Amino acid sequence: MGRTRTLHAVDDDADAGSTRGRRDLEARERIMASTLKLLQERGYARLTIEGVATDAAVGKATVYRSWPNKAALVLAAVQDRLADVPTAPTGDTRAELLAVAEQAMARFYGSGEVRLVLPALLGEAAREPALLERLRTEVLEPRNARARAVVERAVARGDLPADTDVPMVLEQWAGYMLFRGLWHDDPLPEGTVERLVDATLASPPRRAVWQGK
Amino acid sequence: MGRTRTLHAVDDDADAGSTRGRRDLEARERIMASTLKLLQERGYARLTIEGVATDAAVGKATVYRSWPNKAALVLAAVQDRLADVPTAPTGDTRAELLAVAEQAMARFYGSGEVRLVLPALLGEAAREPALLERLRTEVLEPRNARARAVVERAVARGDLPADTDVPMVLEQWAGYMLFRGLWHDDPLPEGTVERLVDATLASPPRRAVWQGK
DNA sequence: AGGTCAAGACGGCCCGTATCGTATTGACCG
DNA sequence: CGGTCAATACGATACGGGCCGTCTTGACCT
Repeated sequence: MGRTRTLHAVDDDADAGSTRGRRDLEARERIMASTLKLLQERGYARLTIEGVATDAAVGKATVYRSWPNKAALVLAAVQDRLADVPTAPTGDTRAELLAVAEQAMARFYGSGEVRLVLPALLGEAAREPALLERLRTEVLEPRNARARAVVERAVARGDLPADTDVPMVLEQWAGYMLFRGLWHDDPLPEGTVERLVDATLASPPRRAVWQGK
Repeated sequence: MGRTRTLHAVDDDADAGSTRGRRDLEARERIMASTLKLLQERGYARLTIEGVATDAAVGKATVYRSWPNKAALVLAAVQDRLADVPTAPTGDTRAELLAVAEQAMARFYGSGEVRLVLPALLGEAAREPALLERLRTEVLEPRNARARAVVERAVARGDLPADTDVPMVLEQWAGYMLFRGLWHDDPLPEGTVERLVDATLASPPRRAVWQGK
């Protein structure tokens, strides 16, 4: 608040002369930051585009120019914060699986409280095919593909049965973390990741035999 | 639409004389029905109390008299539809576990599309302690307790290890079903319940040894 | 008469669009 | 090279409309 930036009053611009042609990028940064900030303060339901615009010292039209609605805006803001580091093949299957699961947990429970935002987005997406498609192809699927590669490596090594249902393994892990995060408000108990991975290693869900789908 | 019920215009009331003094009960029924109907048509985000009142041919004040906000209204409506049949002890552990998981799946994927509403409610509840409390104590916990009893029976019989983490088993099942239902829009593949149960029977998650919490 | 209800008026917040004046920019021109 | 100019993106703000949650009204019921 109090961000009384009269017009473009270039008061704090030590870099005004250096970074040229950037106007829109600066605005984008401020919008993303305000979105994440208000998302944390008020949650998805109470987040308002008008509020974001005001907080970012930006006209509403500037927000609507880049994102058609709240869901798209939040999607973009969240995506910026979801690091995804590929897991290198070290030869140690359990360590690799732990790294994958650990990273997923960090995404859900790390800064930004993604665990609270993602369900809201997914729920809304159920009635908005375009949003669902973007969520899948831009956010979930790339990360899922990298995780899948790790599990498939474990299968290839023989550390998991050949008929392991790889997508189901990941959906079980993610589903547990996400649901647990909604159901209880405390963080996951220590050792959770290990127990998920070890249970999978001991007996992963198998593909149904009579149906490849 | 077209529900032009002018005032109390008791036009189609063959039973007008019989059901007297039951005005409020009738209204409650109509409100619940309209809520579920509009929930299915428009989804949680686009559901409107004003819309429910109109559809139920009821004044807005009548809705607000019983439920303080949209979340509470939807909670009540959904709760009405979540049957919960206790699973009788038959001695056949696998059959009992299948029954529990099957019932959970029916709740999420059966009529009413609870799988799309529940995440929205849980997400909203994260910022509204009172709602979260009601959700837990009135909706989730009773059903969870009955399911827990079945799994604990299996442990007592020795069909599952003594250090089985019973709550985690159920959260894994529920988490998978719920998350899977958001992520994909097709129904769960056939045999899913069997695979979940069998994976658990083969190697359930164990309690952490160094921490009872 | 007193109580209950549907209808709907009310001020307020937010939506998504449109308009306005300004500042920056890159192309064109003298 | 330096100056001009049409485009463009911006912040601000007005606008009609929808829904919120509260409050008033008047018909109906007992």
